[in-house]
Amino acid sequence: MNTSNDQQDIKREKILEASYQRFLHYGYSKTTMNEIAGDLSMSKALLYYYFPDKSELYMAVMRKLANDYLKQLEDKLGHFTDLREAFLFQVNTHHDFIVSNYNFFDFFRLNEQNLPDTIWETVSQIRGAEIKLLADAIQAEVEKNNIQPVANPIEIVEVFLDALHGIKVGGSLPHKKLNFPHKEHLDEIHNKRLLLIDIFVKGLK
Amino acid sequence: MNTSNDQQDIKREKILEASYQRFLHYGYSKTTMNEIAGDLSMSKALLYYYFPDKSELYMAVMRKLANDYLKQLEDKLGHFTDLREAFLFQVNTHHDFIVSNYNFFDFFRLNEQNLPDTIWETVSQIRGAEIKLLADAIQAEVEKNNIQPVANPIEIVEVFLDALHGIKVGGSLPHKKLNFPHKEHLDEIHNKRLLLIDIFVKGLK
DNA sequence: AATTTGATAGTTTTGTTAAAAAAGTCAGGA
DNA sequence: TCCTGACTTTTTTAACAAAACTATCAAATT
Repeated sequence: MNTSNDQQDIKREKILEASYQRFLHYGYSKTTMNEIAGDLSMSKALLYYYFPDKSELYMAVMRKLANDYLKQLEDKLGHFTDLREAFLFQVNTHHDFIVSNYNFFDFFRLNEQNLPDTIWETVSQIRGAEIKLLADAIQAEVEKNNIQPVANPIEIVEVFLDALHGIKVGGSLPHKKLNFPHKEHLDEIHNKRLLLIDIFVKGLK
Repeated sequence: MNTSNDQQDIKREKILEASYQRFLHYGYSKTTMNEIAGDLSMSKALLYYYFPDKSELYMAVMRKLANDYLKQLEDKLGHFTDLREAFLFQVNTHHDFIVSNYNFFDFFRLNEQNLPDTIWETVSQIRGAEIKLLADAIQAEVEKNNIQPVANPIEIVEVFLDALHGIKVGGSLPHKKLNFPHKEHLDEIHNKRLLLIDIFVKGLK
């Protein structure tokens, strides 16, 4: 209907795409608004016409990525044949999500406290979707009498997700830098998580 | 035999005790050698007569604490009636260890990279003892045919310990500061870990 | 000879300031 | 309504001096 809005949305998308590339390669703090504007051959002021500030721009990109991830989870919700399949799907999808956007999240390594508080809404949203997916799967198995009844599926899933995040590399020689994992370690961590799934799912039977 | 050495050891112990109190209350970086010397009514130079530098002094205190903890684990090694008891003992003992020395470890929160590398030897030693305790318990249960055989008990224990460390607070509202837990959260975390034990041990049956 | 200290040297942390870089604003043009 | 150049404000960086602290050592004490 509103051509003007369509045009706006297209340009907004272009900005998001260019910003994503910059953030993915250089991270938040090493990306300047001038560079993004330069990539698009537009003035920096125009960026501020479409987005209130740098943080909100970053957040908008982040929300787009999150929505893709959320969609993957929602599409599968309730379509699992057993518990193990559900847990495997969650862990694999999450792994792919992190691997393909690894550098985009590099601000997590530093103490970048200057990011907007609204980022935690998105993080919560993602965690909520993950919890829902797995808690539903547990509930379904309980109703099918495949596993014994549990008092609080959500509590169990929260412990499981926390446990997943605890999996690190370097068993015998703990690393000094205990910040989030290096890219080359992601596969090793992924494999350990698969082992955790084996035991955990069996423990719910 | 050597009275001189006995006297040295006594004084060394006194220094360790005074240092422990300071480190426990104020942490590594907020404790000065002058203050420790003042507490003992001795000159700062004398501290350097007994310990080569501040890092080594801190490490000596740390080793003393670690030895107490290791002793608790070793005393119980191989004296468990079932797997659950072993895992519970490990988690409870660890919890008590952290709670009673909480402020001593506060340098972990900051990026205190200026601590001696030898600290990681002690950390490794502790982790090694934890792994041994639990892996032995698993092995014993396997031999008693209480649980099914496992290919690699150590690998399983490592995943378990990592999972334990991943347990955090604030399921719905993730905290900005994702550093190590606040003192008031330790009990909540402890309870979640007990839940993890329930499921994990059952998964090994 | 072993133990202890005051004085002092060397290093790290902290605070200050100026310059540079980047974020963010705005009056006005198309 | 969309867009820009010029401008203001805020943040980062670098340089440097002052303060605090670590570490050393010759000399004194036991």
